[in-house]
Amino acid sequence: MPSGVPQGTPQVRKTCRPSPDPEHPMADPDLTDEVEQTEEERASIRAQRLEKIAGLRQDGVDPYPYRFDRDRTVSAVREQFGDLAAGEETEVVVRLAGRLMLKREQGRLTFGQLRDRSGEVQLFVSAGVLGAERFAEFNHLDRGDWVGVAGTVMTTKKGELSVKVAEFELLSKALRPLPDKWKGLSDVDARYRQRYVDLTVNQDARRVFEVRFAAIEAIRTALRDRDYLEVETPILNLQQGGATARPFITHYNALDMQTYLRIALELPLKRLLVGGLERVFEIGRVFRNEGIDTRHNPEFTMLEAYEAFADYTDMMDLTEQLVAGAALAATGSHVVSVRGVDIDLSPSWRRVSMVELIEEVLGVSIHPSMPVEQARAILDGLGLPSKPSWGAGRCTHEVYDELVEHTVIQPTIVFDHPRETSPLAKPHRRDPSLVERFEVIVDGRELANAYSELNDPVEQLARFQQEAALKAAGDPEAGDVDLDYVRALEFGMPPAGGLGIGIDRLTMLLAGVESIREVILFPTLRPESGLTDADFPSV
RNA sequence: GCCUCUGUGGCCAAGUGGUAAGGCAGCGGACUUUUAAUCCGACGAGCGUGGGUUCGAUCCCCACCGGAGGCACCA
Repeated sequence: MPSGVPQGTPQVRKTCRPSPDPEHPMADPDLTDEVEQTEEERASIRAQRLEKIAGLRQDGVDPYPYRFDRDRTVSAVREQFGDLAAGEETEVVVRLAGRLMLKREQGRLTFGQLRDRSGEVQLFVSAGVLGAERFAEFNHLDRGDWVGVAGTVMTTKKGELSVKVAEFELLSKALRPLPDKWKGLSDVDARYRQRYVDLTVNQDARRVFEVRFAAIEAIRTALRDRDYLEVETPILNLQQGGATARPFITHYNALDMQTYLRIALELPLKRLLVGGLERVFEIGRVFRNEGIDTRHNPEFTMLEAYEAFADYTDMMDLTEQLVAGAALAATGSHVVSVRGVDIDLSPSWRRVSMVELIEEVLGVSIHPSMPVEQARAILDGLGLPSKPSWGAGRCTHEVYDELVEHTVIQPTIVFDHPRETSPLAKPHRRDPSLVERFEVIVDGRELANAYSELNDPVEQLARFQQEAALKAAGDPEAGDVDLDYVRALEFGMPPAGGLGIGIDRLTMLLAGVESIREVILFPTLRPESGLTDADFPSV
């Protein structure tokens, strides 16, 4: 037996099934099922691989060894030898490790594709080089196995850069086969649940996360270059606040207290401004107990940055620089293409006030300072429903949200929001019906949100109390009165600008994908049904 | 939460009210420059789960489970 595969396949499960009904021995459906099940199991790739592993162990080969001395990556080989002419052979020995993605056996010659995180290179495996026995052992490797190789760099007749394998070692045996080598894995459910497979076979999946990590790194570096301090604040909170959203509620046994997962980073970061840290940011996960769709995942990543002595105009400049820098780092360009439209993220972006933009797009004059009846009449005229509780500010925001925002494609800073709909921002220095706030709109969607930060403790307490009243009245999105935060403000918080950017949505924009799940490695899914111990028979 | 669509062997994918194409992978064989290698051969699923209708269902109906898109809500 050349491969040393043990003979005598066990009779799977046969003995542990209930006996057939003695009354109807020939008609027992269970028995039929069982025979077929057994045959399927015996024929399964997984069962064959388990036997292969047993055979390797019998031959003294560890299918899961401990380490391998790689001396370079595939991309390093490509950089060094990329211009080698067709048919060249070098004396340079390289040691590479990666996953065997493809194998083409051809008699006494086998071609493989080895992939590491940097790229793929062909393996040229010759019986003449390895000897018949080692050559046969190479051919017993399976697509999907991790292998280490040593060999010389060469090119084939057709110019394909290859490593002529002189030695190889199995580094980890794959029990399950990779998806179709050409069609890949396209079932979205499987792609998200088994992201490890998705990342293995779908180059585009890997690309999206390279974009994501490059964007985050660029933002982090840019903020540190501006003397920002990166901090970490609690995820587990005893109070709900910092945004209007429904939280996840959990329980902390040691204190026997209800706790919340954070819905924003804002309040602890601004405490740090009180403490004199002056420039702080956090890139962190926040959690909102809301639905899932193409733009929402219950846990997502926010950047929040706060800068003392700055106001929202400074944050406008900062936002432009951060986003443009992230785009350049992640894609090599300031221009991204979204559904065939080029979007230019290079500074400076258009800046327009909310009321001016409404006027421009709809030809309608509405302002938070106008009488409520007048504002409501405008909504009626536009066919928008309104609620009796809304003031003119809420009406203005509604018009903007429903009819204006989605028309803005190129990056635009929309500033001066109604005070009524912005409870956390500082009142506008010239117009009490407004606050100093802006949002960045790109491709019809909000990408960033920023304020001149409210630092008046008396005003802040009043707003908290309003929220708490709403919460008491049953609004699950309303927050608590954070008295410690008010106390902090009473010690004095310097004037400051604050900025929030949704990292997931930024990544979607830069990577050109339409679903937030594409930019989250393990998006929230319902539990997988039907996966049990029985799916992992030991044969 | 609601609406629409969807779920076929490890992966991709046809299909019909009459008892499951094909491809890839895997298995056996041939082949020392292939690139989704090629060629030959043998094998593998009763069609998400549970009911119902029917002489008979993968295909029709109901419920449930998973997924996608849309709506509502929000970043």
